[in-house]
Amino acid sequence: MAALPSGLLGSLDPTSDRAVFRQIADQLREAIDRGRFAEGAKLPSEAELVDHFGVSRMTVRNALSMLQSEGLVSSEHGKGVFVRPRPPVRRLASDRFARRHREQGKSAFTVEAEAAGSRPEVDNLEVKEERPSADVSARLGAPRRVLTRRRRYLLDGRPVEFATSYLPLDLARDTPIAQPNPGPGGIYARLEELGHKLDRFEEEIRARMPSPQEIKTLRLAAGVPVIHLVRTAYDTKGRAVEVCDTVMAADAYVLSYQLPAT
Amino acid sequence: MAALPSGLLGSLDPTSDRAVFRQIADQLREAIDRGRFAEGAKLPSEAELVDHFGVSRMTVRNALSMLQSEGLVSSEHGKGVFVRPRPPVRRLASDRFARRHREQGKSAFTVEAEAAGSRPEVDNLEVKEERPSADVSARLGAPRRVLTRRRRYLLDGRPVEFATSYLPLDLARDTPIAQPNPGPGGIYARLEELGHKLDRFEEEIRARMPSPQEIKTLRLAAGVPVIHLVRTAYDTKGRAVEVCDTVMAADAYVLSYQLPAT
DNA sequence: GAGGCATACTCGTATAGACGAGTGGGCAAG
DNA sequence: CTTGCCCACTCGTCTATACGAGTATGCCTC
Repeated sequence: MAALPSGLLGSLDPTSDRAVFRQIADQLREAIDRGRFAEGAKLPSEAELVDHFGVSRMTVRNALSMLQSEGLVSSEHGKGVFVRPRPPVRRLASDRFARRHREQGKSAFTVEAEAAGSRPEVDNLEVKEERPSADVSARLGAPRRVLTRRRRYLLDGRPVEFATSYLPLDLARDTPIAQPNPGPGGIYARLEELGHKLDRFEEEIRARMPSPQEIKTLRLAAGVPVIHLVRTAYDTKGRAVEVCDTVMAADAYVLSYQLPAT
Repeated sequence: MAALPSGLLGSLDPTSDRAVFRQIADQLREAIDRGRFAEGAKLPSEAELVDHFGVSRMTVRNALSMLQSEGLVSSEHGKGVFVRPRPPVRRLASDRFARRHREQGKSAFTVEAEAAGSRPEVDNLEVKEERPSADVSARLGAPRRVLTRRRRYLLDGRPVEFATSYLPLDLARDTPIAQPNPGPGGIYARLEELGHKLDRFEEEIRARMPSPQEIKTLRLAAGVPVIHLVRTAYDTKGRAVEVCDTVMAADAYVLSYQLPAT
């Protein structure tokens, strides 16, 4: 067991009333913040920290699990504990649904990802007819049944977003919208062709910790929240024609909105 | 030690390869989701769970800490572990800075909170002149110095938001903006009086886990992320006249935006 | 040289025990 | 009746130990 490089970490203050595991977490956090451990770098192993601080392993693990739930580090079984690298972020601009972005054959996600130099993928595509949940039903004006389109988006093999669109069935049945691939410009282009000229979108944004299911689907590390975005699309008659429910890995996104000062 | 009410929780599957503490967490999570433990209700004590499942206390604590970092429960020293109640949410609409909301004497926060039946407070007000951080400097067009206005917002005694405004010093010095209370309509009204007619806002939204400092300032429970919002205000000449950096308790907010379909 | 195995290192899971500290209720003394 | 103390119950912190399971490396065999 190699000793820790001296100077990297200090020692404990036994007179402090701050719990030992908190002191250890503090020191590691500060070392990371100061760049003494770079992004992706491996922290000292649990055994090394046990030796260095002269505490039991559970105390060290307690400190590490604290940093983990802060999203600062992540552990890999058999390898070690690593400073969590900040993944490239995807910037969502508020004009991303503007008609001018809807011309080309590819989906908005694909075009934008390729422009940013990433390899986009869409997966788990699923189109079904269902009874709407209470929330979706209220937003869509209480249709009896809805068409749901689920899909997962990945960048360079990493899942970043999981989305479900809901459309009133009377509007979408037997149209290209009910096809797995709705064609160039996506379902918004198809909606307009069907006479539902889009007028405005409303987006609601929440942030929270992911459910176990979401952790699996988005392969989230500990300490990564999700952004939950619900978008409702209205046509010019004021009818809600689509609700899109999206759960995004929060470490992969920045949302950007332009607001007029009116 | 009273036995657990039977039927509330099941037993473990020793043949499963799912870790025991995960099975315990699963059962508790499901019981909470099904409403067997209501919001604010007390879970069985650690000792009761130890007896019920026949495991050691650390295993039970491991399960509970999992639920805690999911934001499902929170523990109170000396009292027990409780299902975390969902606090009332504050809805931020995208027209909240519209001029028509700027007429009255009170701040937007105060008016809106009272309308929602909450008791608003603003605290830790601090006005200073500083050198801008690299990020703020870039957004404001590299001013040498900035006026910073910090404040914390509370609803019914609970901190929900911590905000810092940055304004170019040449623009704000010796104006009402540099006063603790800038007067009716807030600093946006004052900016317009000074000839900086506001044209548009840009908002950038991220979500992440809070730093230890933010946990203290916002008195956040474990498993509650923060929403980090950075707003830049531009006047009609295209100049950035204010950057407002806001950190919000994610469990207290829903952001809502209206987007034209253009 | 290629493949496979042993081994040492990593973190993951679990046990058993000890003491500290915050909370609340009951009981006893005034 | 009120005050104050004690005690039981709660979670918080920490130690010591054990074994399992994933990973990487180097050596040995073929």
